[in-house]
Amino acid sequence: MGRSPCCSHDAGVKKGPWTEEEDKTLVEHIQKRGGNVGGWRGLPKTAGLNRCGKSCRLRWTNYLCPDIKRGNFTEDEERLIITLHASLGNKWATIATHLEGRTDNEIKNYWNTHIRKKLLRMGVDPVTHQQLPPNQSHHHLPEALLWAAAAASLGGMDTGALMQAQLLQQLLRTIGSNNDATNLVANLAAANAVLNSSGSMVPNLLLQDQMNCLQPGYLCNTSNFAEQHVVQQHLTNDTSPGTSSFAAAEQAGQLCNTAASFAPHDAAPQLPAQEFACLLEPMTELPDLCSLESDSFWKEILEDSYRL
DNA sequence: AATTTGGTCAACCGCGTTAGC
DNA sequence: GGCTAACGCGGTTGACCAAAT
Repeated sequence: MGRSPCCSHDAGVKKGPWTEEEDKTLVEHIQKRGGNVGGWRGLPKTAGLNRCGKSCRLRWTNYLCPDIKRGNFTEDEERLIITLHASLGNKWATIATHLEGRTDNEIKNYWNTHIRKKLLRMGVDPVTHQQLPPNQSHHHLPEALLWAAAAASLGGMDTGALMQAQLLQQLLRTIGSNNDATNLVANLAAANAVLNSSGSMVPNLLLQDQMNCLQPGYLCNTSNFAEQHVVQQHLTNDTSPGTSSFAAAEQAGQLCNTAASFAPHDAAPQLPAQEFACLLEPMTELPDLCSLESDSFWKEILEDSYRL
């Protein structure tokens, strides 16, 4: 014979929201045992709770556990979630292990209610992290604008950096079995091979004087999640040879806000697509990814991924 | 002021995995 | 090794609240 039946099959076990009294009983019981739960199945009986063990575990791990950090997600946490989701998918429990004090349930909820919608607004598929085809994009904006908006929202990266990130994600998936951070350069070289074989090209961002011809007022929109300090960080720490300067990040941010102001639901007048076409520079080749190895931002992302 | 709509998040459900027998 | 229940995870639901109409 196997184990005895699960308590959840018991009739009369209470369901629904927990009362303060129940919370107190559960916390006191677990604390009395020095945080050692033992088995969840037997806990309700010994603690004197008319609840399923499963319900007790959920209440403790998602709400009552003292290690849980409450409050809004920070910009850094949001970026980390996006980065981890790009390589792990909906592995919320695994993602949660990389965010101290956050539960899988909390991250999952935050993803579904905030991040997912933001990505969709920017025309980025929240499942694949790839740009949506124009007919599936919410805004039908020119490709370069969508890239720039997504890039700005991912923390002030420019368009080229975002494309590199996505290619990097693909690379990390393929080298997932190779858990060795010392091969960083070798794997970046492999990424170069991928880039070269795919003939990847990125559009240049707009020049500053070209930006000036756009309408004023787009800087006030804060719907994107590129916090100013992240951009400032680029200004002070920008040693990344693979990305352009702070000016480019700022332009990307401006583009993001511009994109928002041209959203169909917005009252702002829409510019015809050809107005944007004249603003785009000819395509340029991606830089050598090996050069990114010296950049702390990229190095961190790579090494984090190796640790997963 | 009443009703509708949309957002948030705690909690439940069901399934795959793990582990006891 | 096969069966079975416990556990853990991801998907989904529904209560609650605030904003919009």
